[in-house]
Amino acid sequence: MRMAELSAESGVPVATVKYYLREGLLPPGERTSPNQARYDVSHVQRLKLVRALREVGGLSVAAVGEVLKAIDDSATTYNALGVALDALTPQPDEASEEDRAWARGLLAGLAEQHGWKLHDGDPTERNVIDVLCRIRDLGHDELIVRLDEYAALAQELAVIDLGITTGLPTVERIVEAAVVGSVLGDRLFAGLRRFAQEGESRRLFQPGHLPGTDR
Amino acid sequence: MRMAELSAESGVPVATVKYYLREGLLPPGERTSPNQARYDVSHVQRLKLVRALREVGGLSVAAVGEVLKAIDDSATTYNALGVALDALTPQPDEASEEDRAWARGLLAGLAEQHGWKLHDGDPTERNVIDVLCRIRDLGHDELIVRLDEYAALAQELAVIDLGITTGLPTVERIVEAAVVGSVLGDRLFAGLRRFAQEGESRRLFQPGHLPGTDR
DNA sequence: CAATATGGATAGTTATGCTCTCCGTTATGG
DNA sequence: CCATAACGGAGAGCATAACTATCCATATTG
Repeated sequence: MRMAELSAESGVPVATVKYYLREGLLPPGERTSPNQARYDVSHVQRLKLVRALREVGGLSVAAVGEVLKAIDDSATTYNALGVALDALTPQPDEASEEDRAWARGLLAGLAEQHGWKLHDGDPTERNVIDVLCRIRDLGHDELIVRLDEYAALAQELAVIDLGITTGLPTVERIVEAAVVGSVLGDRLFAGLRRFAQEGESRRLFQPGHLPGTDR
Repeated sequence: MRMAELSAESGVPVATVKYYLREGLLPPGERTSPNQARYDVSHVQRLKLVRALREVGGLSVAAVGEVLKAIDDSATTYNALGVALDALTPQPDEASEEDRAWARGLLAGLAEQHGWKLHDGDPTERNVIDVLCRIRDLGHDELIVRLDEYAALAQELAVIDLGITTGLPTVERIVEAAVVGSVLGDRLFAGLRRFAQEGESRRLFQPGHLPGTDR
């Protein structure tokens, strides 16, 4: 398979494929002569993954690069899954130390309850702490009151998530499934949540379904 | 309160506040003379919301504008909640009609099971369909097998979400809570999910907790 | 062997989200 | 009352990200 076919197969413009090659998001094809190369299905697959992470997951090209590196290293370095997940987590700027301490306390309670483990400086932890501070700063404490209910559901979800990965053949495949499950899975779940919210909203506020006024 | 204080209070640079004013993200202050204005706490609040939607929610300035418009209109137009949620949903480009039909079928099944209602062309629906197509195209059908389990949890989450909004005083406040709950709530929940995944992962793969190798 | 495609490098383009500079007006402290 | 600082508003400028387009010296192919 050469450039034109790779492009057609993946739906990515030739110029963009070249750009991704330059950025190291796509491994170079196998050279057949000093300045010609051949690509295969793994390149098509990789391109689709790149586009999915970018367009659905909203990751930057740089972040996609880190995630892919983690996936590729996973063949040798066990549990690159954590590295991959780290690259997914944005790093917003910090709230006041006081607020952060409050949020950290909340989180510690949840962690103990569910058997999670906190690591200081862990991007996931920083991220959750920051979101909690933001919500409080916005004056929407009513969300935080329900935090433990959210945590319980997150725990249930995670059990499903992990159930999915067991049963996959290779470590590489497990890590990729974890990444896809995290990035696209978050989007998917958020979408389902929105549907369910609409349904619940109708159930609560419009028992006599007035046509045309729903949603 | 004048510009400098508004900026200090909200943590947003003066130049940026002016920019948001120009873009209509922030209503103009009350004029005290032809070219002077006064701001109040509602402006501080609004600025914090804008920054939260942008930095945590990852919304573009334009999307934030639409969401805010919907919140403001909610005082008069009932159920602008749907409009607000629509503005949150990105619109990626389409998969093949064939794939979309398959995804739509899946979704219809879930909807019937949970009493959700589908509207053709609804952005939420389009979005979920697109994500399903992407996952399938990536060859990660193992995620889709668990779709109904995800849906069931999404339904439980939505019940909690809606429970939160009932009990709030004004319609405007309900809509804002719904927006914050959706945008920041998605992030929060995704973070909790990640924690839980790490915990489960440790539980499954490292029953004898080898120190230093976790995550 | 002529037309077309390829790989690789470099430069250009577009969109977004600010940030900077002016400038005439307005507050304000001495 | 006046010097000085701050303000509001408009426009230009800037940085980054993610492509996209152009060249051109080889390769491939009908």
